[in-house]
Amino acid sequence: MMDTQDKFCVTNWLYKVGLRPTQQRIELANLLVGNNSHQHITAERLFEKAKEAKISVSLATVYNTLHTFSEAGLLNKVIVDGARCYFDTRLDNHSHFYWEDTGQLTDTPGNFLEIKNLPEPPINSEITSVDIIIRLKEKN
Amino acid sequence: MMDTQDKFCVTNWLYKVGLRPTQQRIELANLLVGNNSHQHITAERLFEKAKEAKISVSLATVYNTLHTFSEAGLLNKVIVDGARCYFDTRLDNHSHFYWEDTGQLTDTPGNFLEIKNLPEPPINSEITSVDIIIRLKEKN
DNA sequence: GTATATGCAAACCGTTTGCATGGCT
DNA sequence: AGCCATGCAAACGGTTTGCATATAC
Repeated sequence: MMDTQDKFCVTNWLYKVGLRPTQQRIELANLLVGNNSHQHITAERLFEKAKEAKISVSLATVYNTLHTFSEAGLLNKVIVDGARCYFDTRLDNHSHFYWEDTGQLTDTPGNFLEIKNLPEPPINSEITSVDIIIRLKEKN
Repeated sequence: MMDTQDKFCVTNWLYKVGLRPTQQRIELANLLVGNNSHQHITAERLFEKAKEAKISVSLATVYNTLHTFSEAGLLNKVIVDGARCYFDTRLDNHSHFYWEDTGQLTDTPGNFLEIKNLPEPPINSEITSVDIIIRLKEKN
């Protein structure tokens, strides 16, 4: 029953942006936003979680789905590391801590960081995003 | 003669951080900082430039050298794109424009961008850098 | 002489792609 | 019925690695 509610919820979440609510999308969406908490996840990690949850989905579809979702504006892509690529379920503008030792990405606490004197975009260009990454390392 | 001066200069630049001034390092260093102007360059691009300049160096050494230089504090590594990795010859804290259409990385004009209310680093961690990337796309 | 840098080619790894199959409307 | 999503496996591309050779001190 809770399950049905969840599925209904993400189905709408998909419909709103014109995406077909296929089985894989619904189940991945539930893993991503089903519990109403925010997360920063990589494709590989989501694939693992899907396997743990006995969801039948291929790695290619996980990649496809994450990109489709982020192009549709349901997720934000965050690039902090040359290797991996993170997807953020929080959509508002906010900055991140990147833990270089563990590879974890978290939101910065509070939301009061602000930028003064943001430069104007050069002519014939527009700003798509302003990404702020605060890189952390363990203090010894 | 100008050439000798340049080589002497980068030799010192290397010595100061305890790096052996080998032929490849000297020549790559000249390509990087020899002309006193700042640049944002990828390993592949530097390798191309080296070939153009008839410098005998392997791609592996270009990668090695760029990492060695950045670990020694002679260059800054900038991550903006999941694929490539950029190295910045400017060492002070500054923000970047990233042109998504062309893959170019440039400094933002002026230097008056400032951050208010930077969050405190969590306990047992310290900030290694605060990276600000302003992503741009062409306006149609 | 010894430690370190270099070159080469092969391995690596996250990601993407092509194409045949399956599912949604 | 038709379009779109999925799965598989192979390709991709920037980067890294292992090891033999060459170079700096």
